[in-house]
Amino acid sequence: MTAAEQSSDLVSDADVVAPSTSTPTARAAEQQLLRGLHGQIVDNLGRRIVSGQYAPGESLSQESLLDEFGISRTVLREAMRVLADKGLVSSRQRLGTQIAARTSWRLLDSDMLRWLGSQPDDSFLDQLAEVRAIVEPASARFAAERRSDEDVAKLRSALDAMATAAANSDAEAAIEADLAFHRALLDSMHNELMSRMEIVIEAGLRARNERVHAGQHVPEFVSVHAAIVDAVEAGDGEAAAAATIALLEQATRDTSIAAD
Amino acid sequence: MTAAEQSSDLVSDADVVAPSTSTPTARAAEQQLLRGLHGQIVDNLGRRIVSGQYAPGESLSQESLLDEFGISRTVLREAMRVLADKGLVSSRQRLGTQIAARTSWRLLDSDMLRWLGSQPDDSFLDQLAEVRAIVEPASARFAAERRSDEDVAKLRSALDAMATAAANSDAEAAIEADLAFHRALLDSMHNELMSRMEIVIEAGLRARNERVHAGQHVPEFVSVHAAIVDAVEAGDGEAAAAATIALLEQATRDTSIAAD
DNA sequence: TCAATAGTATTGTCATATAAATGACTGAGG
DNA sequence: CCTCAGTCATTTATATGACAATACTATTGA
Repeated sequence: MTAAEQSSDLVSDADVVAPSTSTPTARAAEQQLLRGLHGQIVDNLGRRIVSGQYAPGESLSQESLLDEFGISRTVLREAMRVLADKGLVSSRQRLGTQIAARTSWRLLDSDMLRWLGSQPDDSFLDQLAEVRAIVEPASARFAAERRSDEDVAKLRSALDAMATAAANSDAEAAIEADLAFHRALLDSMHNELMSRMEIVIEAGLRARNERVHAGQHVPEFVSVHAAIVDAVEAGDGEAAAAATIALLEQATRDTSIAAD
Repeated sequence: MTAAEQSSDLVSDADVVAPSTSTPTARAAEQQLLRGLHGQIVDNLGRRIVSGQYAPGESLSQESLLDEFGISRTVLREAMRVLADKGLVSSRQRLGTQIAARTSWRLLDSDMLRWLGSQPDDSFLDQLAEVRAIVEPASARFAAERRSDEDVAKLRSALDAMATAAANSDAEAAIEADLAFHRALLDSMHNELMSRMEIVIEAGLRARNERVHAGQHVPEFVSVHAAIVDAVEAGDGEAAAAATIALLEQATRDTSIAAD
């Protein structure tokens, strides 16, 4: 079998390399992972494992995966290494490649969060919201004490984009602006680790967006965000935290209403 | 060159596969990563990049790395895939493999945190402490509302181990018990994502331990932890959060005293 | 029954060959 | 001298087959 035939095998089997079932908004996040053949395999197997299609402890013979995907050993091994790094599988000689127990999955990984977020189970969404409720108000409080003028400018810029998107009813742009806002808020704390918590926020926003496809354009949407910026700019940590809590509570309320 | 000669190349070059410079306590964390030849390469290159030995944007020819390590393409490629997944490098044809900008590093990864924590720079330690100060009190508050009897049992068990370690002046056991305690506390919140925040706590504990090799056995050490368990068991979220804040503040105080 | 051992299946590693991508160069044409 | 299309060279991407290492399984011998 030639290389050309193999890759056509892969492409022809829609279930194997389908770019994923997520919305177009998530494409950017996937681009990094999907770079290259191995990335497609990682994405595909990652989704399968996370969705419970394989049971923990189950053995995944590499040989059969080679047959199924029609790829070379090299590519499969690269994919397995990445999956092992995420704690999803564990390969040992003679024993085969086994699905790891869920407790060893490294959930604080943007790919893992994306895969889990697109699961039909809503309980993960609640967990994401809880983490946001812990992280974001605290972040806003620190941000109020540390924000630079540039930080404030970024927040206002995101706010403008949000207003524009709302005016145009552009759901796509609204999500991007929302994300940019929360990223800017985290960044204003000037703590690298907290900035990386964006992966949780992004997963939460996108997962919610996949579920409630409308109705989140309530009138107060922009003004509630604006209240956070005002408090941060004024250096009022208490008010910033309170405004962030109010925002998250409103978002939760909107989501549960939409779910009815 | 035969396989045997190659692996001896690797072993003979002490700088290349030295199991790392961290304390024996960190060995467990490394075991997963160091499984296999590729894992050693990942660890080695990861440390180099994180330590700033390579500048962002700098090109890392795979060919020269093959020469340096004396390994096969397969192994190097697997290592590169894992590093790329962690956001440390980005490989493109013709351009070579380039060191990625720090902003794209995925810091919420146990390996990254371990590498960064063993850097001489103390500012990262401060950031770890800030995250703990945000995450742990909130986690304790939720834990008080949700803890099962089993959760309390685990907390008390860790507490006992802590007391025993203190009595025996066993620093190694003390750290493990401390870690077990904080893991149990996070688990008591019954939120998978929060449980995974253990990687931040572990990195913080181990990094601090590498710096202050003594003196943290202050008498109140166990009792301050016990106060958290009591509050959690009693279902008093407010007290649990307060006790956790007190614990973290004391730890920070001890560390800064030791640093003088 | 048990212990040592040979067999066997599976991943781990290596070496080499070919494909693909892309920046750099070159030369013709204006 | 400048522009641009085409070609080239370099580097990673992928494929493939061979052999090594490992650990479970079954068998053999006492």
